[in-house]
Amino acid sequence: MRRNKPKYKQIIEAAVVVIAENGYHQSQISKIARQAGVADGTIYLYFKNKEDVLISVFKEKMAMFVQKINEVIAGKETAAEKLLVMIESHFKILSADKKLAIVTQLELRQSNKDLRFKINEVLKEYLSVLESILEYGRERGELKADLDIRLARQMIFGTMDETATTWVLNEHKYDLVALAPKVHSLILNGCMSKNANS
Amino acid sequence: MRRNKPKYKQIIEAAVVVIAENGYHQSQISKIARQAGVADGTIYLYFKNKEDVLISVFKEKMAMFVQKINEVIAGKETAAEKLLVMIESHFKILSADKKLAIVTQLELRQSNKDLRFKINEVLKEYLSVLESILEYGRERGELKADLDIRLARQMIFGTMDETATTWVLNEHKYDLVALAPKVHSLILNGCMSKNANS
Amino acid sequence: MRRNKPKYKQIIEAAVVVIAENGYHQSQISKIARQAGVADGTIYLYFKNKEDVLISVFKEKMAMFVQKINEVIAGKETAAEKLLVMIESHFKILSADKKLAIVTQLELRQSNKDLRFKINEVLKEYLSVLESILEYGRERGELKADLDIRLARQMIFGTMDETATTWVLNEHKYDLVALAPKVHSLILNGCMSKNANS
Amino acid sequence: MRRNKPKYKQIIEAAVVVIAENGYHQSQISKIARQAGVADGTIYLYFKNKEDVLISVFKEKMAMFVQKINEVIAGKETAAEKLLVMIESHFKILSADKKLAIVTQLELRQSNKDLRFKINEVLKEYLSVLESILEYGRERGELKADLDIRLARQMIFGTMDETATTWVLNEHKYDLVALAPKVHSLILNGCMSKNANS
DNA sequence: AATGAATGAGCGTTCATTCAT
DNA sequence: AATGAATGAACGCTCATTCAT
Repeated sequence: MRRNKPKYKQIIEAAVVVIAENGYHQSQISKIARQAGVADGTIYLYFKNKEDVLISVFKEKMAMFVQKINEVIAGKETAAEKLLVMIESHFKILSADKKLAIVTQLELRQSNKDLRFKINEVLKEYLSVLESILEYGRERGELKADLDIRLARQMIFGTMDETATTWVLNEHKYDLVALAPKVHSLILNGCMSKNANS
Repeated sequence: MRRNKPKYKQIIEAAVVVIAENGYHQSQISKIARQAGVADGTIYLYFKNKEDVLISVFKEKMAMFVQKINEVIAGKETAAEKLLVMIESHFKILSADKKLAIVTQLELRQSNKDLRFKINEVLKEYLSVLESILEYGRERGELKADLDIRLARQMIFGTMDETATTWVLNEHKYDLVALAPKVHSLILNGCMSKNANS
Repeated sequence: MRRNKPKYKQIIEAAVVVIAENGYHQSQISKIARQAGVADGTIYLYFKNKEDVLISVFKEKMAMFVQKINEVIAGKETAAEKLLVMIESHFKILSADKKLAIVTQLELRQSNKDLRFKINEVLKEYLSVLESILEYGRERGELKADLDIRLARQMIFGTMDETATTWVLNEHKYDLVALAPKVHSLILNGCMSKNANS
Repeated sequence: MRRNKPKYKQIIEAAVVVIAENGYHQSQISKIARQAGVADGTIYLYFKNKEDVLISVFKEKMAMFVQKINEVIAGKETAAEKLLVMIESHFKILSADKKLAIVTQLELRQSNKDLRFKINEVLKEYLSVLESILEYGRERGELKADLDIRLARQMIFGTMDETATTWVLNEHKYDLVALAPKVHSLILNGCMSKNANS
C-alpha cells in the first residue's frame, strides 16, 4: 500500500507547496523532489510519471474533502443544515490551507485536457455526495418536488467554486468562511424578494 | 488603431479555430500563422507576443458577449426578464459557436496564471453588466433588499459557467439553451420548497 | 530538395566527424550541432530526429560507394576485373576517409535494431551491384555455373567487411588497399592448393 | 573461483534469455536480476559492473564454441575436413540455440566500442583455432603454399559471420546447417569456374 | 552473503521569438 | 510591411550503481 509509505505523503505535500509557490507550469519534478528532500528518481518509485503526481495530489485532497463533508453532514437532520455545513466545511478547508486553495482553484486548472479529465473523474465522488443531499431534501419535502438535481448540483458547485476562486484571486483578503451563510441562503431561497410575484 | 487592420481580425479568427481544433497546448504560433495565411513573423507585427494573441482573442469575443447582452437586456423591463435573456443569450452564443465554447470553457483555462489574471480583467466588464442588472432589480424591489450584489453575481456567473462547462464536457449532447429557464428559476427562487419554513 | 541545401551536407559531415571522434553513444545532437556550426534546433529543420541524421549519414555515404563502384566496374570487361576494382574501390574509399571507416565499420553497428534494419535496407542497393557482377560472371562462364549467387555475395561482402573491420580495429596500421589483390584471389580461387585433390 | 558459484552461471544464463527476448538496449540489470531470481545488488557481488556481465556472457559462450570445435576437428585428418566440421559445428550451435544466435549476431554488436574491443579479445582464441587449421593445411600441402593465413582467416570468419547474420535477419527461415558444404566449397575453391584461365 | 530503496547524471526535442532580407 | 530560417533554453524520465540493514 504505497499510500502509507512516508515518502508518498511527503512528495504529495511537497507538490502542493511547490505548485502554490511557483505555479503549475513552473513546477518541475526537480523542484518537487528538492522540496520533498528526495532525489528526482525517488519520485518515480512512488508515482508513474509527473501527471500521476498531480492527479494524486488532487485525489488525496479530494478524499479529505469527501471524508470531512461526510462527517459533518452526518450530524445534521435537514438537507438545509447539511448544505450549510457542507459549504462551511468546503470554505474552511480552503481557508485553513491557502496553498491548497491556490492549487485547486487556480493551478491545477492549467493542466491539459487529459489531466483535467482525470480530475473530473475524481470530482464525481464529491459531486455525488452533493447530489445525495439534494435527493434527500427533495424526498423530505424540504426542496422543490420538481427540482432538477443535476442542474441544482451544478448551481451549488458552480457557486461555491466561483466564490472560492474569486476569494483566491483577491488574495484571500476577506473571510471566506463568513460568506457561507449568505451563499447558503442564496442557494436555497434565490435572489428574489419574498413579496415579488414571479 | 491596430484592431481595424484586416490582418488583426484574421489572426484572431485563426487563433480561435486553431485552439478549438488542436487544444491550447497544441496551438503553436506557426499553426495560427498558417491558418491565418501569414508568416510567423507577421503575427509579431500585430501582437506583442503569444500571450497578447490569446488575451486579444478573449477580449474580442468578450466584447461581443457584452454587446449582445446589452442589446437584449435593453428591451426588457424587469430585472427578472433581463436575467432570463442574459442567460439565454449567454447559452445561445456558446451553442451557436461550439468551437468558441470549447475555447472559452476549456482551452483558455489552461493558460498560465498571468494570462488568466488578464482574462479576469476583461471579464470584469461582463460581470459589471450582470451587477448592474442586480442593482437595478434591488432598487425596483424585485430582488431582496439585503442582497449581496457581489455574492449574487458570483452565484449567477458560477452557475452559468459550470452549466456551460458541464455541457461542453458532455460533448454538447443536450440542448444548453433549453436549460436557461430552469437556471433562471433556480437563481431567482432557489432550491427550497415554497411551503418549507426556512 | 533538402539535399542541396548547404546546411544539410554540413550537418552530415559534422555527424561523421563527431561519431568518429566520440563514438556512437557519445554523439549527442548538441555536439553535432556545435561541430556543424549551427544551433541544435537547426538540425531539426533538416532532419526528422536523431535517427534520421544517422540513417542519412549512411545513405549519403553508401550512395557515394555505389556511384563510385558503378563507375569503376563499367570500365572493365571481365567479372574478375570488375570484382577486383570493386574491392579496391571499397578499400580505397575507407582508406581515404579514416573517420568514415570508423563510423561505418564500428560505430553505426552499435545502433539499435530499428536503425540497423534501416541501414540494411540502404545496404541492399550495394549488395545488388555485387550480385549483378556475379550473375554477369556466371553467364559469361567465368564463374562456376552452379554458383549460389546469394551465398557468394555473402562470402564476398563478409570477407571485405571483416577485412576492413580488422584493419580499423588495428588502428589502420597497415595498407588496406594493398590487400585487395590477395582478397580478390582468395575469393576467386579459394584457399586450396592447385594440385590438391578435393 | 567465482565461476563455479551457482549464482554466477545463473546470472549468465538469465542475461542470455533477457537479451534475446528484450534486445540489448532493453536489458536492464533489474530485468536480468529478476530473471535470475536474485536482487539487483547481488549481481554486483559476482560482476564488477554491467559490462562485466555482458563480456562474461560472451566469454562463457565462446568457450563453449572453442571446446566444441576442438572436439570435432580432432576427429578429422585433413584440413579440408576440419574446416567443414568447424563450419558445420558453428552453424549447428547457432541453429540449436536461436536465442544465443540473436544475442551474438545482433544484440551484442550494439554494445559500445570498449565492450566490443573486449569481445574481440575473447574472439581471438576462436580465431586462433581457425588459424591453426589453416597452418596445418598449408604445412600438409593441402592449402596454397603462399596462403596469407590472417587474410584467409578473415575471409573464413567473415563469411561464416555474414552468413549467420543474414540467416538471423531472415528470421531463421531457412536451414543454416545445410549451407555448410556450399560455404566450405566456396572457401576452398572460390567462385571461379575450373576451366577459366585467371 | 543478500537485499532493494534510493540516488542523480544525462539528453532529444519543441517552439516562441528574432532579424536579415 | 512581410517573410521564414535560424536560434537555444528548458525538462521529464531512465537505470547503473551504492550502501545501510
